[in-house]
Amino acid sequence: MTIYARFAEHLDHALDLLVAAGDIPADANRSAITVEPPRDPSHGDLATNAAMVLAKQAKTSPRVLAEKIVGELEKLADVTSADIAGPGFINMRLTDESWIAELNEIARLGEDYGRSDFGAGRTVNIEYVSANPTGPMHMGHCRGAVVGDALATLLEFAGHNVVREYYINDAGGQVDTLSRSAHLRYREALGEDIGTIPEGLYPGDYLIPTGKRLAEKFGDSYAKVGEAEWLAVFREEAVADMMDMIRADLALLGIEHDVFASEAQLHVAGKAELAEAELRGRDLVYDGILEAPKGKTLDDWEAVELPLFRSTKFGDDQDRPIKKSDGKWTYFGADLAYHFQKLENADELIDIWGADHAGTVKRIKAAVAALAGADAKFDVKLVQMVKLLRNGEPVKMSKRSGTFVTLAEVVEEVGKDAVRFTMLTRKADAQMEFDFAKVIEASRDNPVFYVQYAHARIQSMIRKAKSDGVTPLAGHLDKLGAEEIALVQLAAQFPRIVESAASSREPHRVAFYLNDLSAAFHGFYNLGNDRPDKRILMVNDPDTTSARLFLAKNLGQTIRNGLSLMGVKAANEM
RNA sequence: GCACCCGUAGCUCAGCUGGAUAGAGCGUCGCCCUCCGAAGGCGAAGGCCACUGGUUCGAAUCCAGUCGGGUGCACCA
Repeated sequence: MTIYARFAEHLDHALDLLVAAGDIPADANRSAITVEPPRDPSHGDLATNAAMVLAKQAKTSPRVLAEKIVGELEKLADVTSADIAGPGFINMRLTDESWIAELNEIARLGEDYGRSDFGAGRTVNIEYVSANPTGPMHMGHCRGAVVGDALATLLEFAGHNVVREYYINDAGGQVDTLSRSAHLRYREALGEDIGTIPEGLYPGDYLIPTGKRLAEKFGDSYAKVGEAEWLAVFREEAVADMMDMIRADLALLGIEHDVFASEAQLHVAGKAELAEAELRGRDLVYDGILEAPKGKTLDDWEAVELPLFRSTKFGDDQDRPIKKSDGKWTYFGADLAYHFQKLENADELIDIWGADHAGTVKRIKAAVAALAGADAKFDVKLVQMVKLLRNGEPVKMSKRSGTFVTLAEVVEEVGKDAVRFTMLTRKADAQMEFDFAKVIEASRDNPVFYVQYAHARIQSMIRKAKSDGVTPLAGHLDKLGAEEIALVQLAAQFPRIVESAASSREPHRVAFYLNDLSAAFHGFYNLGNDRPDKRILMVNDPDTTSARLFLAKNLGQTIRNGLSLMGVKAANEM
């Protein structure tokens, strides 16, 4: 149990005593009470707002109540002082021994330090990437992929049962286009001169191998026949190839999904019809006429009757069609059924979407609320655009000419770990810049380097000490001074960071924390530049060296645990 | 026109779900390299948290409105 959790219990116990004494009503709501490190360390080691939260319920003033709480807390052996400050905060200072106990706890837990049962085993389905199976992954997909994957790992570490899912959009018009593009490459592979790729088909070279493969598999049996003969066959073959390619791209980032759900399969199983029938029965789907889009002039607009979902009942601006005028399902119609299907096997859903899909969030939330009830746990996390820069200059990209930057190219140039870490150095709902030069720069202002450097430096020192016959041991931890205890206190926050990052679905908090922790370690290390008595490795004092190494080793462990949540490998040397 | 995201130091960004005197890096300025790893270190200056109201013990944080920037707005995916 971490020190914060332990003190939450101590506090709870103290409050129970006050309840028994009649100072606090027994049914007082304690949910807003926190035990956390004060922002300003000079205030103490731990602070609680309990008196302020409970004052009104106890019909007294915060300071009066605080004095009673302090009276109980002061009895604890770990507490050296408890004072009332400001509007009614209670600040506590703890003995060094209690922090040393925390350091030993980190060592004991090792790789599991920070892991919790916060999620209580709830199953969370997290859908991310879900790029259209029409070509390789490009940079536009990258951030969502990393954020989704890191969030999945984070939730797992925080005690959730996580399903990583990819939704394959293999049923819409764009996969017919893919099929036609593949057919053209197939004819090319059979020796035909196809000239330039016509407008409207995918021009990329990545379909050439698919064309060759299909030529080998089918010979010329589909070369001269009508589209109806081959469209479905080629679609399935080409989608399979594209998904292999996408899986390979994702593997470069260390990303692997548990479930690949196919939109086409969803339709085969009749899920969309089921959802429609259910919603029609409750008058949430009706046949109506869509309003013309506002703020835009469309030449070919005409009013058509379509089956519409009453998303306006759930806060959307407009009811949304679930089928097109040709009778096929819209993307939304399928997506609605898909989310309903996902909820069958999960307590909670999270979708990671690009910000360009922000406009469709309301309708899908409406659909989930309609099908699964308003209390269904469903969250859409939007990931904002990434601007690619090279030495401060925007990288020109054009999808049409096929000159977009692929994910594979970026990973090859800067490496998996730098890509992943950098993508997590900004909160997801803020736009970010990705400058090739900066993410590989070896300097203080590049957190990727700075954190790795801290870990490598720790490993290096342990190696050096070992060659001198000194190893990190817990035997002389009483040699640790105030600076070292401050590092323990920072490391002690890791479990809180994990929990808050998980519950707010913000994996970037781990990255910022690691940067802070690394800065604190580097700062401690640098103390030794001017003060030889503060060096970690002190030849004439093996006991102190051993104790400081033990601290350093466990800071390294904490950094490593944090990096592993981000899917980044900790470097042992630079 | 509408919806969503953003607005915090000169620049790039954090800010622990409402707490105490708002933080970091870069840049600027001043010191410091015979020293465990100087691809640096120490310190200083720098703020109307876009603006205006509201909610309460307490607001950068929540609510409403205004202004600025970004994204999206077809039966596409």
